[in-house]
Parts: sequence; C-alpha cells; structure tokens
Amino acid sequence: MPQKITSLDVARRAGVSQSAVSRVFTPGASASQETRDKVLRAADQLGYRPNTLARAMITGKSRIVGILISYLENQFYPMALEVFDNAFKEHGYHIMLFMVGNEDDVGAVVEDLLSYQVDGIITASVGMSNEIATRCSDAGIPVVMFNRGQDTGNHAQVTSDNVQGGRMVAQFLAAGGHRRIAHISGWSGSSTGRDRMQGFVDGLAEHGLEPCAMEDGMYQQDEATGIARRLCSSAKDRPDAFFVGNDHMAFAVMDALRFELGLSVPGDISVVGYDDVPMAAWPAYDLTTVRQPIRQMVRATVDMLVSRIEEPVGAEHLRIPGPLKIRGSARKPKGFTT
Amino acid sequence: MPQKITSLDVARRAGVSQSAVSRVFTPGASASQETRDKVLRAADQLGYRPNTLARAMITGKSRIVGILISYLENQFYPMALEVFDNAFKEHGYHIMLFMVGNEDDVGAVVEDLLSYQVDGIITASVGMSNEIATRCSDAGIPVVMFNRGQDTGNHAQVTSDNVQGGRMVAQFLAAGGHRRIAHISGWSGSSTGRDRMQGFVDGLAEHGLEPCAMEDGMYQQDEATGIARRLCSSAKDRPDAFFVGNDHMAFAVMDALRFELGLSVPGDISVVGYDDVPMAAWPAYDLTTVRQPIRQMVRATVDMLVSRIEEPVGAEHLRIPGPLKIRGSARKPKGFTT
DNA sequence: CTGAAAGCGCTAACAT
DNA sequence: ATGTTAGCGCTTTCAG
Repeated sequence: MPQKITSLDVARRAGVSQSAVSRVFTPGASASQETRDKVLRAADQLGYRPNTLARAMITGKSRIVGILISYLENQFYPMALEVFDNAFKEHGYHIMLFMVGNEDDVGAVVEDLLSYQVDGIITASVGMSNEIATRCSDAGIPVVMFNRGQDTGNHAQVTSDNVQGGRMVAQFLAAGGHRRIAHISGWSGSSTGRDRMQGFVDGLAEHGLEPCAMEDGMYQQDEATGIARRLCSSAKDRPDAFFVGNDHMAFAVMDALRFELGLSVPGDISVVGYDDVPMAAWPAYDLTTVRQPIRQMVRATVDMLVSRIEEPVGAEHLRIPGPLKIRGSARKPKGFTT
Repeated sequence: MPQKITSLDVARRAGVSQSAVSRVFTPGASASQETRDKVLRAADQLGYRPNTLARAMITGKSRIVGILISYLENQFYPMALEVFDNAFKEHGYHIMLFMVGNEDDVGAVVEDLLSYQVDGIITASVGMSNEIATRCSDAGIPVVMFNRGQDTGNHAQVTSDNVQGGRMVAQFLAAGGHRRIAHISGWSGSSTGRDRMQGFVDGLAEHGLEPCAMEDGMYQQDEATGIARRLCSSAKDRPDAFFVGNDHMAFAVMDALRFELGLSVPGDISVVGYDDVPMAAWPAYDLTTVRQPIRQMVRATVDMLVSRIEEPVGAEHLRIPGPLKIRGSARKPKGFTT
C-alpha cells in the first residue's frame, strides 16, 4: 500500500514550490513551459494525482452531481443513466447515484446530497422530486428535473413534448379506424402522465371521439395489466385500442392480452406505448410508440444543469419533440403520415 | 443562496468550542449530554450539516465507492445497481458511477477513481477489469470483482457457481431428450462465459453427449442472433436446443428463431438462458434459465468490499449457487428434478 | 469532558 | 512567472 503522494512531494522532487505544482495542475494557470515540464516529469515518476476532495474544499466545487432515480426496472432510466454519465464526463463532472424509493425518507437524501457538497442535482422519475428539488434549491444547489415536470414551474426541467406526443397517438389511432380507444395513463400525479393524457384526449376530440376508458396505470406493470384485464373482461364492449402511458407498461399489457386473454395484437386490439426504449423494437413486441429523444433530452438536461452551476439563472422548461415510431403493434391507417 | 454553515457557526451559537461540535457529530465521540443538547439545538436552528469532504480529508476515508459498469442494456446490471445502492447505503457509503466502455481509456478511469479518493471499487462486467483492478489494488484501494472472475486469482471476486449452472442446464437438456444441443456462449474472454461453457460440456459428457456447436456470442445480441441464424440455416441438421450464455442474448435468439425463422420455441427448438432477469418471467419469453441470486451476490460483494476497506485482507473468491428456473422455453423432461 | 492548536492537500491572493 | 502565506471545514492529539 503505497503512501499518498502529495503536491509537496512533487514540488520537492521537481525543485519548485508547492504552488507551482498546483498551478501546473490547475486549468486556468500560469506556468512557464520549463516549470511545467519539470513538474510533469516529477509527478509522473511519483505517480501523483491531485486530490479532488482537497481541491473541492477550497474552490467550493466538488464536481460531483447527484442523480436521483427511483427505479431502474423501466429500461428508459438505465439508458438515460448511460447517457448522463457520458455527457457529464465531457464537462468534467462525476455522478453520485441516489436510488430514492417513493416511500423513502426525503430528508435523509437531502442531507446526503448536501453533506457531499454536490454541485448540482438531476431528479429523474422521482415521485416526490418536488420536495427534494425545493429543499435543494433553497440550499443553493441547482436542480434540473429530467422527464418530470411540475406545474408550479419553479424548477428547471426537461421533458419531451408529451402533450404533442399524446395527440399524435390519438390521431394515429383515430385515422386507423379505431373507435373504442382506452387509455392506461402514466401516473396522474406526474406531469408526464397528465400531459400525455391531455394531448391524447384533445387529439381524439379533434376527430369527434373520446376515450372509452381512462385509468391510472401508475407506471406500474401490475397496475396496467390489472386494468387491461378488467377492460377486456366482456368481449363485446372491449376496447379496440390501448394507448398505454409508457412502454414498460405496454409490454405487460401486450403480454396480458396475448397470453392471458388469447387476443391478437394488433388483430383484435392495437397497442401503442410511449418512450421507444430499445425493447420496443424487439420482434416479440414490435411496439408502435412515441419516441422520447433520450440523447437530446439528456444532453439538454446536462447543459442546463452545468450552466446553472456556473451561474444561477431562472427556471426554464425545455420541451423536446419526438416522433411517433410506427411498428406492428397497432393497425396502420393507409397512407398515414405524422 | 444561503451561505454555508460551518461547525464554527454552530459552536458560537451553542457557546462551545468548535471541537465540541465536531465531537457531537463524530460517531465515536465523547461529549456530555448537556453539550450534546446545546450543539444539536444550535445545529438544527442553523441548518448545519457536516461537510463530508472536509471530514474525508482528515480521516482519509471518503465513504465513496466507485462502481464500474460497462453497459446497462442487459437488465442484470441495472438490477444489480439498485441492490448495490441499498446495500452500500446501509454501510454509510455512497456510489460514484463510472460507465466504462470496453474501448475506453483505462488510465483515465483509474485517474478519476484515485483523484476522488474512493475507498473501494466494484467492477461489474468490465472487459478490462483486470487491469483496472490491478492498478487500483497497487494504489492501495480494495477492489472486488462482481460477476466476473479472473484466472490468476489475485483479486477478490463474487460470482455465482457458473460451472455448476452450466452443468445443470446440460443435465436438464439431456434429460429432456435433446440430442443436438448448441451453445452460444458468453464472452470466452470472461471467466463467467468460460465457466458456464465448461460446466455445460462436462454435464453433457456425463450423458455421453457433446455439443453440436459452440460459438462465442460475446454477450452481444447481434452476435448471438447471427450465430443462431447460421446454425439453423439448414433444416435437417439444425440444433434441437440452444443453451445461451445469458438471458439478454437468449431473448434475441428466441426472437430470431420465432420471428425470422418461423420456428416454434420450444416446439422446434428449446432455449435456455442464464441470469433469470425479471424479463425472463414475462410471458412473451417465459424463459427457462439459471438464476443468478443477485441479491445474495450483491450483498456478499458489498460485505467483502467493506471488510477489505476496514482492514485489507487477501483475495477470496465466493461462488454462490443458484437454481435452474424451469419455465416454458425448453421442453421439460418428465419428473425432472435438479 | 472540553478547549486550544495543529494540520489533511490544495488553491488563491499577495508579494516579489 | 514564481514563492510565500493564508486558509477551506473538519478531526484529532494534547493539555488542562
């Protein structure tokens, strides 16, 4: 176990002052090429790395961002996490992960976040993100909410254009000749869930239609399958299409329809999801769904957070549109274009 | 933006010394109940939180562990990550995430790990984990490899019993009357891939059989489907069963078999996977697979790392057995028991 | 049990 | 451009 090498060790070996070493390793520094060379050589020989924590103490910037996620079972979030890591890496930040169950102690999480001096926070898919966001904002830490808005608009947020997405689904389904269209919504306590629903209802209305049923799937597979089962219990007034609030639930609904109820998708019932996670393209589901442009969304989120770390600015809400990705799980209108 | 509250602020307000405040917030401290009360009250009023980074500097312990993961698309890893977070939380550690692509610069990752003074490292599913592990070990940072061993056994590692798992699959398939059994293996550069293969080959041999084909699927879906396609190109000498190196690839193989080749699983071909990720239980796949006891594995990994952080000890390799989970993707022998 | 004092490793004025 | 000097906020001897 080699003892820790400090900048002082390097300084001595290079025959310069300790602050010279610091300057060489500090981005906006001023050091002659000669000093630079000596220091770098000595550092290399000794295997020196600057201690980020010590640097953080004095600069007041830890270059750590906290990412709060509530569950990783929905493939959308692991995918986002990968992109977050890459995007933050480019800005020189590292990610500290906080899994926050919806029943967890918000206070404890906030304590941890603060005590680690994170420079900023991303909340992704957290039920109580508002409370955490508010408390952290109050403590002076920038927060950006990813894929979850809030209505009283005090926080920065990035979402896709969920209203527009819902509307596209409605138009697609209506144009496909469906007439009994049900919606198993995302959690109605979330803006994403509500926006998709709203756009969907509006879109149907434009065709003189309204949903034959709307229920809250809570973004949970078992909730969604329960609803699907119930809605399909009587053969004659069963829906001819489901718009499901995200892909994760849509997969479960398709499975229930096909394997429990013996129905054909899309023969008997069309199913449309939301997100376009990689699995949606797998042949077993081949799910028609609204694409959330995850890369763009994550990039925008990171840019927004980083700029707010550098200089605090007001809240903003970015809405990034995504296309409807038409596959085989829903009957296609002839010559339909979005 | 409220200014930072330090222990000195608390001390002044409580009318005690700064070190008294420190003692109250340091686990193994000595402070009278009276001091304690005064300090706690003042801290509460001021909204004081100890600065973990400052503490880390002096104690030399950051209470941060680095987790290195190469990809999150295989559901096994997000699931593991969730459990890791919970388990480490119980020990008072927090996770810094490092996504390490197999082509990434190992050196840079090691730099980051070291500069953040992480107390320990978990490598999960990283191709070059050996090199990283070695370099970090050399720097005095404990490393535990999760779900990936290495042969020159110098590092601590936790895996499931992959040899035994492979053997169980062989016995199950042989007992099911399959005679042309192919193996699309996990990456043969990984111990998990090789061990499963080895156990499988041994298991078949016990029944006087040998695989009709063995190819390296690299843990990648497109590799695996390519192999499956090729192996099934001629109808008469096609395999009657596939043992696939993990569930992630197995799903892709099943899709290719069913939707590209128009074959029935398990009617024409049986498929068995490895991991038992949640999706394996979904009706669309209903995959027979070897369960990796992920919770136990993660717990063991965390315990091992934490104990090595507290006092460095030699390498050990823990192998946790998991059962064969029999579902519908493979023909069942009559009265088969594992 | 408690306060005073000495740093942990580093950056940021401040001089030179 | 470089060295000297203060600390960042905290834990830990060391006296008392």
